[in-house]
Amino acid sequence: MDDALAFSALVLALSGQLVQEIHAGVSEQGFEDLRPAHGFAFVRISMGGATTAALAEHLGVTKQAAAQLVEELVRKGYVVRHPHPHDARARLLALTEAGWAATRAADQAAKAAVEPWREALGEARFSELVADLTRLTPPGPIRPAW
Amino acid sequence: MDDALAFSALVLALSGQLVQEIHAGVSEQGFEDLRPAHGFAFVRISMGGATTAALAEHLGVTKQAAAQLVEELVRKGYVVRHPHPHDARARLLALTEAGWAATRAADQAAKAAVEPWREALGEARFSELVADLTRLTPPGPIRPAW
DNA sequence: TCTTTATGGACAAGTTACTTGTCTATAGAG
DNA sequence: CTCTATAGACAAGTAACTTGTCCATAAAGA
Repeated sequence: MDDALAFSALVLALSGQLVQEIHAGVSEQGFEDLRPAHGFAFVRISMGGATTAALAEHLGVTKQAAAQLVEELVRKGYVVRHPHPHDARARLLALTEAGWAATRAADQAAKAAVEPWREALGEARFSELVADLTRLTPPGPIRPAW
Repeated sequence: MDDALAFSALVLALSGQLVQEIHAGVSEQGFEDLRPAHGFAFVRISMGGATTAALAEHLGVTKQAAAQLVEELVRKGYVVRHPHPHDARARLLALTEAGWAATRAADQAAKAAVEPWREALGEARFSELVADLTRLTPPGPIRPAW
């Protein structure tokens, strides 16, 4: 195996294509003020119990960067900040209805982007692929940039 | 299939991890002044016949961005610009010995990053995975950022 | 040939998504 | 009831891009 780099390039090209397709799908559904990185934030916020600091850790960026991102999402109406019930310093983040709508749009776009893969591979092979990737992927922050 | 987004997240997390591991491996071998994006440039330049404009198309960025990247790589001693034999406007890009050494380091790091996957999946499943990814990945620019 | 349009690349300035650094208020540990 | 850690705000700096403009050369059409 002396084409590890080629294999890596395959994975990276695939993920790049995936990001672009999802982003394009979300934009087409009217969410033109969202960038791919926002989607990763939505994932964490929709899980519940997210503070800005927790979001920063999930995204693998500094607190300040996460705070700027949250400020932008609040300004655009996708996120609201609630007071934290047990910590007067912290603010709990939550999605607005617009935020949930954008999340649904992203899921739909992801489905559309992945569908050709399912058809190309067949149901069985695709399931194996998903299982393999699940085994391979370690827990950790999802870094939206490199 | 209502977890297309989760599947997408898997692929993205995997590729992010891959990029970080390769970058870390390359840094440890002494190439601390290279970023992941440079690797994608090396891939195109090592293919031969690359001009700055061709590199820009390969990376999916503007000519100016590619020119800045090339300027940086030349300054750091990884790339040289030769006059183009048939076009007085263009300059042919080529890797220096340092450039080739960095490419070999990246390949070695990629091998190390991928090895655990081979072990976890077994040779047969891994080969299937590579074959599947090859079928799924369309030709196109490798975009180092989103 | 001679004009017209397209392309490779340089130069300059602007934008954006981050970073580091510093500060206040509150929380939790001893 | 101090002492240290953490959530977040505020400010400034930075790096990797972008848009805009220009020149020299190439390629295409009259």
